[in-house]
Amino acid sequence: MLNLKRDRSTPLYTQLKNVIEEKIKAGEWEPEQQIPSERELGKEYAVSRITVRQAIDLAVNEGLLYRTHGKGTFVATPTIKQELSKVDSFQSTLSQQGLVASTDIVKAEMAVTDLQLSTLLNVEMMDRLYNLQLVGYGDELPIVFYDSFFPVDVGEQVTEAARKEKEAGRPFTTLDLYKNIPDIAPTHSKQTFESVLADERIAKVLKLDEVTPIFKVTSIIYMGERAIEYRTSYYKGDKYKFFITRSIQ
Amino acid sequence: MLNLKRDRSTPLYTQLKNVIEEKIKAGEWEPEQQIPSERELGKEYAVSRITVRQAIDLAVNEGLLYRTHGKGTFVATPTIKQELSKVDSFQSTLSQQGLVASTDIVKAEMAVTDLQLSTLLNVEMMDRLYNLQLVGYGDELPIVFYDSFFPVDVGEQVTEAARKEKEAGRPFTTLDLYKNIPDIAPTHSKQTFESVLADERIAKVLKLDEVTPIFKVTSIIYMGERAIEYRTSYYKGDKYKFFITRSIQ
DNA sequence: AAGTGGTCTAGACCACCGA
DNA sequence: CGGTGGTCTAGACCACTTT
Repeated sequence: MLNLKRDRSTPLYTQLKNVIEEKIKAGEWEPEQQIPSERELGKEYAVSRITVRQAIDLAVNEGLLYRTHGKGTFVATPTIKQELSKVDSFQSTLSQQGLVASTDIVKAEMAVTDLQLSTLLNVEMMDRLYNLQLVGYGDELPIVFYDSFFPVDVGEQVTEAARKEKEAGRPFTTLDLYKNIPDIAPTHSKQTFESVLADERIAKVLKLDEVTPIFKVTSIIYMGERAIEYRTSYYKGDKYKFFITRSIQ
Repeated sequence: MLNLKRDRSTPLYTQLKNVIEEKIKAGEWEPEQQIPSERELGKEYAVSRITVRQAIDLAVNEGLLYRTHGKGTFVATPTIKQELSKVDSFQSTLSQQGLVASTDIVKAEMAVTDLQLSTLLNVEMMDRLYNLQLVGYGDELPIVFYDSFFPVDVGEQVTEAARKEKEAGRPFTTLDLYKNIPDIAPTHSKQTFESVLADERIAKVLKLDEVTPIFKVTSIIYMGERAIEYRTSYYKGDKYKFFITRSIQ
């Protein structure tokens, strides 16, 4: 009964968690039903009890199961917790490649500097800026539009990296691109979040027919004291959630 | 250097997590600073590496630390919490914009427990929940609607505190109220942010005539391991922005 | 090469639950 | 009492990062 393979790319406990998830989704294990004990599962799938516990930890964290000391582990009735854990993680949006299945380059060109931007990015008005526009797709549907401005030296490198990633068929955001540019290492960002309605331009890019709420995120990305990117991102509100954990003082 | 006691009531890893938390709060370990490796901590506190990992798992889950494979474990930047907690302090946000803030209690009553909520807040289905609904105003105009659910013991104390604040004419959110309840000290929260359109209920509460984008924030507020509040907040999108600073790894 | 976190094992004792 | 999850140990090897 050992369906699990020792494969370095996906850990055993993740594989086991997926098995558990499948059983629940297939209805083989029904809500409130007790599942086999940790020791039994370990024997069945030929893994140690600690590995089973890690798998169950994951499933509990996702709201699929719950444990009761001395009684056993049970299938949870679908909960809010589950809903929350499926939400895109803030981190993954910013740094991992996450759920965006593909990325398109809409525009990559020099742009005229306006006063606000030139002040912000600390370039001369005579200098030009680089404008990079990307669209992120999930399941073939556009879900996010990025509109970024850079100082020219940064913009050219980022665009070159973008073309390479695009050619390789990998999805990316500008943050991912920075990883491929040795000289440029963003340190922090400042962001504002707003809820707005799509205007005509955004509706066109994101292929929206009707009135749709949009998540507008304005980011300034810094390398130390220097602002290296000004970005406005528009996320389809019904497709995207942000998730954070924070401590309270 | 072994401050930890083998005490059956509080596990070693919880004790160690508390030690870590203290060091961070005392400033002994500063933001972005690397903390000792798992093996070092194990040696220092005379516990196994797995126990250290469990402690760090807890701290990571609460947003105190983050790990990077091959590099180490680091103290998370508290800027996220600071900027965002300003957001939650209703009065300061509004007064910065020159608006006069006030809060109204819409509803404060026992509610029937639904399965999702009871699982989340870890109460029995037979128990009841407490539902508190608040509206925040800026210059007499409603800008935000809070819909919170608590276990009864928490809910009653929060509601009492709310009535006192209301009587004193001070604006408040539930986070402000916790400060006035000695027994209840939230440690962290998990939140999702989405952009939605106002439904009929929200439109009525926030007095909206037309299609309006709404900022919907879902929060679960924890005291340690225990969830003490489930809150959905609806902010008028054209009146509210959220701001954060975050570091990039 | 050395150090880090990530995964995994085999075994142990405990506290809680139900028969 | 036996079975369950909860905690804990002392190792081991891996993948990743930095020196």
